[in-house]
Amino acid sequence: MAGFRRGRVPRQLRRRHVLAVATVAFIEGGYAGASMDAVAAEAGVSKPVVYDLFGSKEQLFHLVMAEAAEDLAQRVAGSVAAEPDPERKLFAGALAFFGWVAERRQAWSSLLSASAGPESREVAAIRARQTELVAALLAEGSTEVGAGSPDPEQLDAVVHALNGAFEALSSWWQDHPDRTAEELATLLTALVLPGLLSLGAEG
Amino acid sequence: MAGFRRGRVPRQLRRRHVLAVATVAFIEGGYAGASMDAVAAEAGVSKPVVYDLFGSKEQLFHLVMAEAAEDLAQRVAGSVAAEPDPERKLFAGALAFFGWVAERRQAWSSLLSASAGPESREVAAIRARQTELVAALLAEGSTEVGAGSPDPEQLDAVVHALNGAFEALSSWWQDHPDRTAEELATLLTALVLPGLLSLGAEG
DNA sequence: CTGAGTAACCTACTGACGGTAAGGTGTGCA
DNA sequence: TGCACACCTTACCGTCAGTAGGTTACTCAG
Repeated sequence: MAGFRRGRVPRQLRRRHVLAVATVAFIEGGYAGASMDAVAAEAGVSKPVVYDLFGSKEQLFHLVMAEAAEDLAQRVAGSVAAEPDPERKLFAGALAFFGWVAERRQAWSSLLSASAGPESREVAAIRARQTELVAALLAEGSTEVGAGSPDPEQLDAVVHALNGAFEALSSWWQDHPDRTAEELATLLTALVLPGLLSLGAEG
Repeated sequence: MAGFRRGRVPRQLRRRHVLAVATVAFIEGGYAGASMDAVAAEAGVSKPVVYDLFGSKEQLFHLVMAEAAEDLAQRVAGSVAAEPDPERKLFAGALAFFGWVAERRQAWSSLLSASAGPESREVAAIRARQTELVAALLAEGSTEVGAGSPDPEQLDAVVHALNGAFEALSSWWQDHPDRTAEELATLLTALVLPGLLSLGAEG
């Protein structure tokens, strides 16, 4: 993997390598716990190289987060699309979400629970990606249930609340690893599905 | 207020003063944004005094968070206790929560959304305080609805999910200040009440 | 082959941070 | 008076994000 850790290397190659190293560092230590010195050293490169490639710690973190967000969003979207009715969509989406988290427990806690300081903007971005997806699904589900398109701002609020519930439950999962993704998905579905249906039925 | 900013002062007085200064600093800049040098300077004291009084930045932050957590918990508990049936309790609790947040918008975003690095333990503590309260209310509500005491671990999970929804909605509120606390409380109640009732009915 | 231009890279620094060592100073009490 | 302790200070350490300025190796025209 690291045959090119020393000496001259094309920019794009170096970039990919450093990004991979940084991803591991952020996963292991979170934003604050990862140091640019350590990333540079681990990548076999001096610090200004990292700054030339990525600009700042924040931007580097943003790239890592964006990759993760895209991965998660695609996975959830795929699972949801495979189901016919809204109820099954919700459960399938929840299951896909918790499945993704299960494969990345450490990554999840280190990355997603990082909301302080300058990196909060980046976490907000991954959240926004997820929000966008859920909003589209909810709007679709709402029209299927029979109501017209709902108040978009209220929809936005509901989506944020849902995201918060998902994230919090994932966080809780860290301390209760005996539970399965199915259990969590079932629980969350039971908690919010009735409310979502009644909200959708009104407007 | 600050007549004793210089010179010899009894320990407890100095402690209260520095704590007040630190609270403002953390509210304005969050955990990472507040520096111990700045707190010491603002309090008219040298840095080792702050460390002698509070031990570390983390512990100082913990004190500030604990005060806020206690305040919030008491406010919510009071509002909930004043209502008779579970449905009204939930709405009253939600309203009290958002009312508290409304009075401290800046504090909320700076303090509660700080979950990265070493201070995450302290945020978890304030969250735990709130969790404990909600769990007690839910358990009580569940027995009132007719079911026996529910699975405690499942209850814990539900409470965490609820807390996450509350926090996320508060965060969303920062960007949509035109909404009222009543609207948010109504929305969140509508979203989770049906699910809570059906979950409680099963056990 | 040679020299210019440039992409890749380094050493060595700055300023700010959390935290600490070691010592000075006012006050109460024998 | 002098001892003891609580209070407070200056001056430092190691680590961090980020940068200034210079050096090396590849490329390509002549």
